[in-house]
Amino acid sequence: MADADEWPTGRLLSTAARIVEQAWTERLAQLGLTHAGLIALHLLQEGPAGQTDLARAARVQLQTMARTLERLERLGHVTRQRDTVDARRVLVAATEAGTAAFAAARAVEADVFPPVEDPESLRNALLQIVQPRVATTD
Amino acid sequence: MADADEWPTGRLLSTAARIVEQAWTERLAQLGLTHAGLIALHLLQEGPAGQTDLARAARVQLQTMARTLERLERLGHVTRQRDTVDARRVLVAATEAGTAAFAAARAVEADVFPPVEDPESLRNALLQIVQPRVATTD
DNA sequence: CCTCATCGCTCAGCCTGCTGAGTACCAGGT
DNA sequence: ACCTGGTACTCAGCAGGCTGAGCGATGAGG
Repeated sequence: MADADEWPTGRLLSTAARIVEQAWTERLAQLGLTHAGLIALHLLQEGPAGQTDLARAARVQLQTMARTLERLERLGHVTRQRDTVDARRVLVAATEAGTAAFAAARAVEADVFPPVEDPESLRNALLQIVQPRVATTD
Repeated sequence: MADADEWPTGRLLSTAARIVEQAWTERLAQLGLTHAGLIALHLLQEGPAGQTDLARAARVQLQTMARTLERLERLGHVTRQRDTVDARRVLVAATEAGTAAFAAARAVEADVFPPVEDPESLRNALLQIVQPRVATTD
């Protein structure tokens, strides 16, 4: 039972995710980034956005995204300012430093993910888990 | 880019893991258990063990496992007591309540994992990510 | 028998998820 | 003009990952 191949698939999935995330974390730390911050920065490459939009796109709660953005702001990777036309919104934009950090991270993206036999079918299976949520969340 | 099928595989993996974990969390909360606690309880079905052993079997850090066990103890699912022959070790054992809770959780295990086309090939891919770690960690 | 490296564990602290509760703002209906 | 509902966000708090530092117990070597 202590052997991984006896584990239920859900546990296997979480563990695999942690392992991959961990590998990323080590690389990103050197760039002053985190796993979560990278996603936000990625989304911001298409232009400024509100926190709620970013949270929805990243599939996390608004509160989680807000905290991540707060960190990114503290580190100078993004700016956050109240929207002038709708004072409820906070407009988030990547700074030059943020964009540069993202580009650097992007460059090492490929060699972090461990090799698997059939990457396409793995992606496919994962999409079957993730996709349904998109429909019900919208 | 906001669409999941554009995402890098690593991000897909983390997101899928979170979704599945979340589904579990909802069910487990009703049994007074958590995702992490369930794993510990599972491992303890084979008898009492030290915290380091449990951590290694669950592929988490000792500190993480210790905190999880502390919670389980607080809730009455396990007991923790100093080993009499090696006073460094803490022997952890499942209580009756813990074993009962585990059995209840086990029963709903199957219907939580979302359906995918080819579960076996997904397991296989995940094992390719998880397994290498076992060899290098031992 | 004593010393010292190693082992098992605790404490402190950070980041990412989540929930629940509360605040400020916008917009629509009366 | 005024509620009223919904939207965007903040604050507080919990659980689970991780790292780094420190401490007592063990056990092997001199």
